[in-house]
Amino acid sequence: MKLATWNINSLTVRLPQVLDWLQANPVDVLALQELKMTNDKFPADAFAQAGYCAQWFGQKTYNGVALISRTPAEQVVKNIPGFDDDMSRVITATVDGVRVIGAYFPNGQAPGSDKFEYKMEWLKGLRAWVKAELVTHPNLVLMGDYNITFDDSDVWDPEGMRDQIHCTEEERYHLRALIALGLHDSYRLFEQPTKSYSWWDYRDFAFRRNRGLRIDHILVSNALKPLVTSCVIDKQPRTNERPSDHAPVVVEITL
DNA sequence: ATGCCTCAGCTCCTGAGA
Repeated sequence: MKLATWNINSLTVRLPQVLDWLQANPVDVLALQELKMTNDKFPADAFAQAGYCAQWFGQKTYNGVALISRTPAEQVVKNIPGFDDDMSRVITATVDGVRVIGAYFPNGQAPGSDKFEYKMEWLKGLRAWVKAELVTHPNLVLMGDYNITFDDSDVWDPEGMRDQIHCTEEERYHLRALIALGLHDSYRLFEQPTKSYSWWDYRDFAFRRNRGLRIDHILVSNALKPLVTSCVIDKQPRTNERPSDHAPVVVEITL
């Protein structure tokens, strides 16, 4: 089973690239973030023609998440039960016996800002949700755009970005708290190239200079950890014309 | 440079992203 996550920064703009990528990379589940479209605009027919089912949770202008899957997704839950939120950031479903949570974590803007406080509250809500889901679903994958780096190895300029957004101790505390629930960063289960990132700023030729951050993650539960056989970041779509600023991350699990 | 790109929208500027 292959699962992937990709922040596509507008599905309206990127749909052809997503379909091309799925054809070249026929994963079983693809979690998308930043659809930036209302529910009525979601191109379900295009995915169906490509042989994929879809569950989506859109929003006007911002956010929006979807789960694209070969087999139908079941027990679908949108956003975090018990956490009141007017943004569409989380979609959860069971696919082929695996509980899959696709999430678009808040950006946070800057430490001390209202948006940073919202990010902290959202992270607490997400942790409670994941903790509850793990009780009934030992086979669980939490993937998406986390907007948080684990440590300096995920940052192109650790000194310059110290305590900046995506790199603060408060954000990393919450990321470690997710890990402490019994989850594992599938990317670091394997030897990886140094300076591996999943996002590069559109400005200043950041991709060409490899000035990036690793902020898109696939966390797997204790039960799945021994079954993970690979995890890679696919930089190819970032070389497309009009690319997303994020690259897909792909994990393979032998169920 | 409180900017540089990119995208959406009450679109010819602004807010947000990260």
